[in-house]
Amino acid sequence: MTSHWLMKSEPHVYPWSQLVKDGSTHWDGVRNYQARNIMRDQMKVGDMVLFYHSNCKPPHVAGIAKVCKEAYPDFTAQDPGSKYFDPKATPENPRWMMVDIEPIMELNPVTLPELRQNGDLEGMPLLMRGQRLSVQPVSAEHFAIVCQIGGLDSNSL
DNA sequence: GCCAACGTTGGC
DNA sequence: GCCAACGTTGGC
Repeated sequence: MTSHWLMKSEPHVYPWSQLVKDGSTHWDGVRNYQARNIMRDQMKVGDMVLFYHSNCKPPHVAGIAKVCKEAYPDFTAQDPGSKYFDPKATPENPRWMMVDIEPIMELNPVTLPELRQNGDLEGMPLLMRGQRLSVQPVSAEHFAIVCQIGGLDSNSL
């Protein structure tokens, strides 16, 4: 059984269009234990991902991606030249993990106000007060609704 | 640019 | 192990 997730990216850092260009990407730079644990323990190849653009106007879901590689050490944590460098990360204890994702389908942007306005999305973690996790779970039902708003029948995926 | 919410750090 | 100080996220 595949699971569904939402991953946040700031479009000026790594936009959906770049993921399409790259064909796939390693999701480096997550430095939050809860988000790391989700990637490390729960995300499986084939899981579906809502690719969310945060910190822009308006914030929105930009497309559908898929997990194409399961968790492995985030090497940027061990690279002193990286802005994600963490001196506590070592080869023996890499501390931070990442997964790879690949783009599946672009959506008509589904904005945050649209999401908030849809009563069937009540309880979606993204919409909860104070929610900041950059990797978070999405129910199959909510995933399907977001796809539908974005003009995609998720059954066709 | 403001600030609420939340996570992390480090002194004790 | 408590908690104050600080840093970050991210919507507005």
